Amino acid sequence: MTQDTPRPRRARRLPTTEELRIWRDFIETAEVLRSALTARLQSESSLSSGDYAVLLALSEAEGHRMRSSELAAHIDWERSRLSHHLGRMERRDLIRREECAADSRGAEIVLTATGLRSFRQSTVPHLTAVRELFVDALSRDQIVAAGDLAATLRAHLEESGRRRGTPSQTG
Amino acid sequence: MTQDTPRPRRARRLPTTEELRIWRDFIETAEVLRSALTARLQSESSLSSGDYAVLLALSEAEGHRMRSSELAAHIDWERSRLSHHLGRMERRDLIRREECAADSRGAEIVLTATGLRSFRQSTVPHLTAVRELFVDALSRDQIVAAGDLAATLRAHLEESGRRRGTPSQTG
DNA sequence: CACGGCTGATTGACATGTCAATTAGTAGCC
DNA sequence: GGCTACTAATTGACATGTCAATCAGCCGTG
Repeated sequence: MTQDTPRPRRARRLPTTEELRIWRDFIETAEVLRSALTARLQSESSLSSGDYAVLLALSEAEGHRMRSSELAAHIDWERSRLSHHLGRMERRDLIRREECAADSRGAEIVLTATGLRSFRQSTVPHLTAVRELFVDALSRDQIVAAGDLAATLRAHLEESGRRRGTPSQTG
Repeated sequence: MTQDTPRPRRARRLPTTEELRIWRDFIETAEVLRSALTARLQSESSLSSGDYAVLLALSEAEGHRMRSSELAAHIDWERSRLSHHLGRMERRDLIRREECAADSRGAEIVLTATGLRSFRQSTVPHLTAVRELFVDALSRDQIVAAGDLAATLRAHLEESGRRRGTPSQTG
């Protein structure tokens, strides 16, 4: 480990053909998975995966309500994305916005009865879809490997993110 | 390897908490990766990954041109998606549409000089980003595991897609 | 208390995706 | 030729995302 091979001057290597193929397979497969899941959620409950994430968070929150910014942090969305999405969900009566007593700039997002019902109805189909599309496809070892990959990639991203541009943002 | 235990007849189990966590990590990590790559492509070359996929296919095609439907099949996009995207790319002078001699319903998509130049300029940054975000993060074994996962998931998806989506025989 | 800066949330403009409907041309068949 | 069915591609309506700008209310400081 101590033999310090001089790092190739500058120009570090580009991915090999195989690495590139694996990258593409990997990223495209994830997208196909996501869209398959989305399609099933949609057809079985008229909820998108965005809706699902929001409803899940709210259903677990105290009083089925949450400050908008907390919610954004919890599900790791940009605030404007959340704001747009909440607008659409409010139109469908899945959530409601209320003024926040503590800070009148703020908004509290409240799960409606309709929203709760939709969420409950979608839970089992959603989990079933995850099992069928992901869990059932893989061996135990592969599932562990998937978790390992995700963690490694995430750690690397955060690491290099810190080195490159955005030192603060972690959420 | 696969000892086939008889599968429990009905009500198959839902994912465990851990499986669910891994699923979320996996799918979210893929999304974060994709958006990080997109951001880098964008800032370094003003191309989106969609643009890149289209330009790559065209740059490898005979005469830098391709029938629209061939292109869609090649990069595995829905045709309407491609059509919309080509519209945006045409406005930016990256590609051009020409009438097709053989079949006048058809369109031939032609890479413009601007498009080729943009593509060439983005290649190295793009590959570098793939290396930095993906290849550098992982060990050799992990890369192999990623390829394996992708292939397994894809195969499973196609398999179950055949069972669900495509009515083979007995609708 | 007034001011300037920060924070919470929304908005507008636009890119990207999906689905269903439409337009236009090809081809088989009588 | 004329009818019908099929195919190529585009279009429109809308959902979803990002970025930058904006609006409004909080708060520390003089």
